[in-house]
Amino acid sequence: MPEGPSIVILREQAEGFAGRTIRHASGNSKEVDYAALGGQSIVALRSWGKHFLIQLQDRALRIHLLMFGSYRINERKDAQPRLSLGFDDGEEFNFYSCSVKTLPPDLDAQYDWSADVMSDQWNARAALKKLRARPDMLVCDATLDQEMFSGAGNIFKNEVLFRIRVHPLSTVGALSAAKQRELVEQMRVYAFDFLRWKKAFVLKQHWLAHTKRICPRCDLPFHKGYLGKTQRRSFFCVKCQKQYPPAG
DNA sequence: TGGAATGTTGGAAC
DNA sequence: CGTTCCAACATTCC
Repeated sequence: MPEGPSIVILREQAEGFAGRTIRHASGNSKEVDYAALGGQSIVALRSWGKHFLIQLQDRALRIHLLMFGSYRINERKDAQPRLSLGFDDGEEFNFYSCSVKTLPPDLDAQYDWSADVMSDQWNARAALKKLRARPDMLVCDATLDQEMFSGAGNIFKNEVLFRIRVHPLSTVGALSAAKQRELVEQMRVYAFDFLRWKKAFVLKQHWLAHTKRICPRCDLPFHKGYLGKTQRRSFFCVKCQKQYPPAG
């Protein structure tokens, strides 16, 4: 379900709840004081990377869908909701198998919006600076770092590294300044490609590397490995994606 | 059909 | 005390 663009879609689908008053809250999360939510209005619905944020009057709720989380608007799944918000006229907003945390209400004080690859406030220069501050980091880990590229996930990693022809085991500091810039730029470009394709239900069709077995550029087999500190699966072409510095 | 996956956290281990 | 590792969580798909 969730990389940043999917959370933007969630936020857009949930827009109608902004300004509404919660009449009843329930769920199986231990992190939520359900009784305290009733009567509070939704001040804003926001997102930061993979975080979906429900700002109320005296607190905010942070929903993270992790790998398997899901939600329904004015519908229910055949499962116990982690969080269920009920509104007038029988409308409801349900979340399943996700992580819910309660936060103080002032989200601007808690989030650096400029790190979110989906945000209007995205700051490529700041991301580049954070990237360059970590020269020993592998690019397969950097592309998943939520402080640098909030909202980027494993699909981003594989697709962007393939696009910019960089091997996942390259170190950040070994990339040229131009390659580092290209990496930051393409994370943002791919974010909106992902969003557009996801909305059109054609995201997978556009994968060039992620889950693929053959390189679409040279027809050689892709390599697959669980690389870096993150140990997430990487798909890459050793001919088309250069390793910096050269291995060996 | 068992295993793996668009992810993160918290606590143990070192 | 910092870091690193690993289990845990939980759903869907092949």
